Amino acid sequence: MAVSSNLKLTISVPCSVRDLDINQIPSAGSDDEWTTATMDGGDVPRKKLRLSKEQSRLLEESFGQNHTLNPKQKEALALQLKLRPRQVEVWFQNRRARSKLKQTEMECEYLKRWFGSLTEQNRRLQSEVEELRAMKVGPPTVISPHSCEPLPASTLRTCPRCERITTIAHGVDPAKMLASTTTSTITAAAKVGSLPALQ
DNA sequence: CATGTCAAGTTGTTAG
DNA sequence: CTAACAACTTGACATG
Repeated sequence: MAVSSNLKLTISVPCSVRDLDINQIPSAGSDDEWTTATMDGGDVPRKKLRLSKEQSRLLEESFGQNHTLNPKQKEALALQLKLRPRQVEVWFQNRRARSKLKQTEMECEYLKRWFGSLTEQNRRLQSEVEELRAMKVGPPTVISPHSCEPLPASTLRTCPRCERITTIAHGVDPAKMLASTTTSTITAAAKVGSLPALQ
């Protein structure tokens, strides 16, 4: 139901708001029983429905079984709860929004923890690099993935960008090497448990 | 009284 | 085109 914003908005309000039990469906079960009031400082204030414990319990139970309702289910549930189908529909919409928000908050926490652990890991590796530099040892022995033999020092050099030891021989595609390294690093991190478990 | 919660209204998007 | 839905907003009410 889309109402143009430049139109005068109207809402449905019970005929006698004060006397009406707002948790009950209007007597004839029809919106015709409701009078309208303007939103722009209208005469009758909007009343807030508070669901009873039992109504909430049943709605939660239903939501647990299914996060959406087909029109028949909606009708049946509304009848059972003595609410209008629209109210049941709204409750489900809001409930889905709440659970999505909760999920997003959990994911946010997860990413924060992951970031923290990566920062810590990075810090440790940096200090390890510093330690090794301080030792001023000769070039490290690197085992070729192809021959399983130590590579001659002449085939090794330090990458100026990341300052890692790289090979310049054997026609190894650096992009492929990087991709496989990245994937395996993440996989290994997940195995070792440096990635916090979600939930 | 400030703040949080939640039912309900509005509007834009999308699938059928 | 329309119904269903998500995202956003509003306003009533509870609570500390």
